[in-house]
Amino acid sequence: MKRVFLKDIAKDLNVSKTTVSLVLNNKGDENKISQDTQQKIIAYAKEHSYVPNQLARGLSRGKSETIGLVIPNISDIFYARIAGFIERKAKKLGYTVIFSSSYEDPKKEGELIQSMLNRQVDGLIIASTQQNREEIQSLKANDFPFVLIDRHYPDNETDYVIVDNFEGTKKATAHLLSLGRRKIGFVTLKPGLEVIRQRLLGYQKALEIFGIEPIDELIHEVSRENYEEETVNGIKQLVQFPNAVDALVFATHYLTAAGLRELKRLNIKVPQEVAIVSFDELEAFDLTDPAITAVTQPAADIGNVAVDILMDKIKGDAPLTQMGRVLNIELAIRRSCGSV
Amino acid sequence: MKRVFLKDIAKDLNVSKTTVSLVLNNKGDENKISQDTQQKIIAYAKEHSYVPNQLARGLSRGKSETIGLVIPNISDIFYARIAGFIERKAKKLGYTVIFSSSYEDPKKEGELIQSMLNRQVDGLIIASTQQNREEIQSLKANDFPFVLIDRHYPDNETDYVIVDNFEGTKKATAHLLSLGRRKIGFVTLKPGLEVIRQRLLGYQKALEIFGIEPIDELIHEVSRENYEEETVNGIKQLVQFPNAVDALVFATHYLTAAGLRELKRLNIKVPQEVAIVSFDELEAFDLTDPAITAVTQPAADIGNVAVDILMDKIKGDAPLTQMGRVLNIELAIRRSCGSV
DNA sequence: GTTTGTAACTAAATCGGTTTAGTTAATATG
DNA sequence: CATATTAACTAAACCGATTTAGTTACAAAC
Repeated sequence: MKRVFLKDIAKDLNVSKTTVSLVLNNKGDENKISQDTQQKIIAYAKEHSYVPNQLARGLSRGKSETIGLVIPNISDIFYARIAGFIERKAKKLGYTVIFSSSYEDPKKEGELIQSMLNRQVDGLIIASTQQNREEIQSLKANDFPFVLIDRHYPDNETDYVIVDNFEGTKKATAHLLSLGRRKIGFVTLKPGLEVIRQRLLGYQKALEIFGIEPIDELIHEVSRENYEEETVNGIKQLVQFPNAVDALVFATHYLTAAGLRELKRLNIKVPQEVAIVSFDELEAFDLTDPAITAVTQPAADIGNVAVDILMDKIKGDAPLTQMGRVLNIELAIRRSCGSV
Repeated sequence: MKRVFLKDIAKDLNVSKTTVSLVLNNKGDENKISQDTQQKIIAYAKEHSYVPNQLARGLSRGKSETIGLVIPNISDIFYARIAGFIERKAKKLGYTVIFSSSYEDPKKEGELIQSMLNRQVDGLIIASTQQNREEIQSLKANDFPFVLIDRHYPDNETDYVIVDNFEGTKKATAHLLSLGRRKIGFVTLKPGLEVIRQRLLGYQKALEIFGIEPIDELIHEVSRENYEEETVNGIKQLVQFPNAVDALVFATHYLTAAGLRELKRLNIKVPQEVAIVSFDELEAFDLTDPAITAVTQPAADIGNVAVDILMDKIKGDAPLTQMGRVLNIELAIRRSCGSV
């Protein structure tokens, strides 16, 4: 079962490599290769199950039919789900996906992007650390096809597909407020990501709408590296504070899990004593005790729309304007907010 | 910021492409390139941030510094976690990972493997549908480096890294039995995967050890495509059966989630009326009501060991014998089995 | 009977590297 | 002084495709 190459086919059939290449790329007709010859070549190729070497093809065509996916962490179920949708759609269009996780390290992200460019990816989908403005800017300056997902650079004009983070926490917080909660804490990540800022702003906006005076101490920020311990400490403080919270909004799923874990350990009744709401969710959040009310993100849409836009860019028939898509989020209301 | 190529460096420094290539590949000394020249080249390369085109390099070297990962589904948290570890380790060793999900379709899996070979991956890590014996056999016959993970072909001699599925359910079931449960149901997938068969055997073995007569009706098999509905129906039957179950073992995490959902809907008390144990878990299984006792899989080890073995194979210094690694699983005991 | 047109091909350059097999000039050896 | 050795490089082939710019042979047009 020896592998056959273009050369072999050409030699065996007494035609040139050019002819074989043209025929196998469906350019036989437009190049007036006789039906006879075409049949011969196609039959031979099928019989010997010829498949072109993608590296050679990529090198000579200057493209690779590959798209690069740069995300913070493939093991995060949120990105894993998006990756799944991206992969499926890309595959359908004949593209392979190579992926890399940046683990929120801007330097690493930059290297990953470079490394993907060296591999001649035809386009990139990036959930950026939001600290690589220059890298992104340079992609844009070079007219390289890319789409940002989940996180974008608000003041850079690029294509992006994000969700409405502001609305998400605003809606979640407002829901708690409308149920009568008044001391609402916010457990979030240390600033740095625009998405996180938006979630904070949404939380604050809801308070404002309800005429609640914001209290700085009710906002607890943890570092990503040590979030479990810091969330535990945060919860301990928030429930003890002179005016202890009667509700908590968590800025992302793993903070929610860590927070709920601690609330249980402290024997604090959720939602009776403290109601909670999560931005984004884990797969079993409908099974937890209590089931957790969560802002749900449309992973399928994020992935599919991103690929759509990217393909437009790659094919070159994208509109000249940059496209920003802000997808709606929804609030899945469950028991943890105390309304059901 | 124009990209520079070997050619450019050579021209600008008045040396040959060969010299540049040798120096930048750290073969300057062994090829007696003068320190002077080496410095010049390295400096120039750094200044113009030269990076080799990986396609060209791959084409000419016959390898691509890429490994292919074929898994059932990247959106499944179990595989997503493994993928994360594989990626991290591979990256550390200078390899990029391309991945594809087979969605348990053997034909698709075959195509994915072929497509990866065309992309000249240096090696493959495959969590197979276990219905591609020939494909795998042919990889082996061609001495192509690959490692099977999670699922292997028991009677093919290949390298693999799996967990002890049999022990997993045996241990889980035995735990329920030791707590006095006697009517233990098993909710699993329709046969096809060896791992699933092993889990069934483990369940049956535990019954046998405890001298319990197995009852066929207590084993409920669902199809992957329609597992939610079929699990719901299964649960309904199992709790009604002339001798209703007092415990359930679930063969995989999503069946557990679906099952627990239905048990709650039916207002069946877990673990009082029905205790449950899960093979594999979701991230919030310690937060569910009740927290779910689960057989936990060592995703990190699976990923790391697989990459280790694969690298040995790729580098060619692997032992001639095939290496099978069966990793231990552990039982995380939580409230759903009624022991705590 | 020369020119034009066209059908059916092909030689050779190219993509950007790696690598083999030398070459050249200077130095060491007998 | 002829020969061998070595340091320091390089020309050119090669990897396996794609693609540009032809070529050849024959028929049609003027």
